[in-house]
Parts: sequence; C-alpha cells; structure tokens
Amino acid sequence: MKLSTRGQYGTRMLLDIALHKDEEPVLLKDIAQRQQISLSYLEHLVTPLIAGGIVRSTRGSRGGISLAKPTEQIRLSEVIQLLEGSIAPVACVNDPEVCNRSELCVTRDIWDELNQAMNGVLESTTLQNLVERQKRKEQPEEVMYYI
Amino acid sequence: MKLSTRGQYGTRMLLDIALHKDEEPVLLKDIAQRQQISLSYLEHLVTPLIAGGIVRSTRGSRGGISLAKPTEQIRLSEVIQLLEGSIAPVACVNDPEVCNRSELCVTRDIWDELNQAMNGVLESTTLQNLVERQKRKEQPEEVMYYI
DNA sequence: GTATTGTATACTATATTGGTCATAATAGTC
DNA sequence: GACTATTATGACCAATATAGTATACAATAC
Repeated sequence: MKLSTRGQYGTRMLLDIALHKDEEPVLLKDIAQRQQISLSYLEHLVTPLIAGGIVRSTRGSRGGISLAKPTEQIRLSEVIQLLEGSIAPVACVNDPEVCNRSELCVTRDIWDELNQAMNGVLESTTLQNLVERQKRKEQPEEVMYYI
Repeated sequence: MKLSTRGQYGTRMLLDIALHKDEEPVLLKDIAQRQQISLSYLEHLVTPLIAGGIVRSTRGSRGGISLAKPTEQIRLSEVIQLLEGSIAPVACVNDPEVCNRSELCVTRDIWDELNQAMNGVLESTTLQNLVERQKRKEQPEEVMYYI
C-alpha cells in the first residue's frame, strides 16, 4: 500500500510552486534544490501534471512552471491520479471485468470501502489546504516569543 | 497505492477457511483450487499468517490449516500487516526519522491522515464481518421468492 | 513405513521504481 | 539572427519488489 515517490515528490513540487507564487514561473531547478529532488527526475514528474492541466510551463529563458488553476481547485486526488494512476488498491474496484468473481466477491467490497476512505481524504484536500497548513506550521515559533 | 496479490490472496484464503470451518483443518490444496490461486504460491502466503498466530497448521495426512482464533478477533489490519508489511503510504508516517524534513512537512501530515483513513477501515473489519457479508450476498435470490 | 500434508529454501521472470543522459524545442537577450 | 537559458521528450539503465515455480525436507496419521 505504498505511495511511490512520484506522488510524494509531485505533491511537494506543487506545494513548493504554490509557496513561491510571487516568483512565478518557478524554475524546476529551484524546486529541485529546495525539495532535494534530482532535477532530471522532476522533469519526468512535471510532464503528466502539464498534460493534466494542473500546471503550465513556459520554455526558454525566463521560463519555468506556474500553476494553471487557483490552488483551491487543485485536489490531491487529481494529482495522485495523474502521477500514480488510479488510487484504487485493487484493479477490480474500478473495473469489475478484470475478475470473473467480482459479482460475489466480498473482499472486493472491502477494497472498495478502502478505496472510498482514501478517496475521501484526497478529494477533500486541496493545494490551498496544504499552503495554509504550511503557513500555520511555520508560525508557532514567532507566536511563542510574544508569550 | 496498490495492494499486492499477497494481501488479496491472503484475505481470500482466510475467508475461504472461515467458510469451510466444518471441514477444518482445510487443505491448502482445496483453497488453491476454490480460489484459483497456485498452491505453491499459497504455501508462501500461509507462512507469515502462521507466524502471526492467525492460523494454525497441522502436518501429515488429515492435516491442513485452521483458524487460530475466532473470526471476530481476526482484523483485516492484522492480516495486511503480516502479508504486506506496514499499511502506511509513506515510511515517514511510521518513522519520522527517515526524513529530516518530517517536522515541518505538511505533505507528511496528509499521508498520515490517509494512513488513518485506511487503518480505520481495516481495523474495523474482522473476518466475521466478511463471513456475514458473504452469506448475505449469497442469499438475496432466495429471499426474493418470498415476496 | 508410507502416503499425505505442510516447511523451507533457492531460483527465475517480469514489472516497477527511481533515476541518468543526450538532445530537441522554445523564448528571451544582445 | 546568433547566443543562451530554460523546459520537453525520449532513450536508456540499475536496483528492487512482485509473483510465481521447483525441489528437497520434515512431520504425522493411518
């Protein structure tokens, strides 16, 4: 039940872009450095995000990556779907045809519930949520000083 | 986010045993045939379940596999844990040490929520639930006739 | 003691993961 | 228009995990 680095790195990349919106378009190189991810691997991960319309790229000098939609409209479910393919823990959840026992299979029902549980979290989390959480996380130290 | 065949086959094996409790101990060979899983692969999967105390095996003729505890006490979370290792979508959820950014990482927080969501389903589902669901599934046709 | 069953280990093929690298395309700058 | 900075794309590769097979061995009921 592991999330591969594609999904992990991809979300971190998007969060990084969102946190540096003032300097859009953001350089892949900078993201790579800040997130400690190899540039050449990031190049791979950005492609499906462009194709999926989450992100826009401009080539050439002064180019880079920018978000293609407002952060509130970027759901984690979408991101993971693009980078990892279907979230479903087993294939038959999406496509009952793959297994001839689907009809009567109770284990399938459970995997479906599992799928829905995961989907619930990912569907309800937007990039905006992540940004807010991040900001909240970085503040408490400062707040402490005022006590 | 895939569940490997280990987890899938393993749960099907346990459900199969539970549904044939009258003929315990159940032969691996029979499970393999009914569940259409190769015997030699099943032999692999049964080992961790024995080690985990979910199932008991008796060797020799008239031997086979039997459940080591009542179906109500066998949680899916336990089964998956034994067969797939940790359920956590990313390693840092269980062990923050693996990543030096754990402290401030908001994506980690999300993976943790994802983990909890999945855990909730698996923790609350027992083998007994599966058995009941299965029986309910196989009945409705008969019930219909009485309407 | 022997047939029947599980146990353990070693092996193999394939797919996935996590990259690297070279090259092409594109946009800005002089 | 040449040069440069930057992303885009695809070929390639190594390591690991998955899924499964094969084989020899151990225990036990009969």
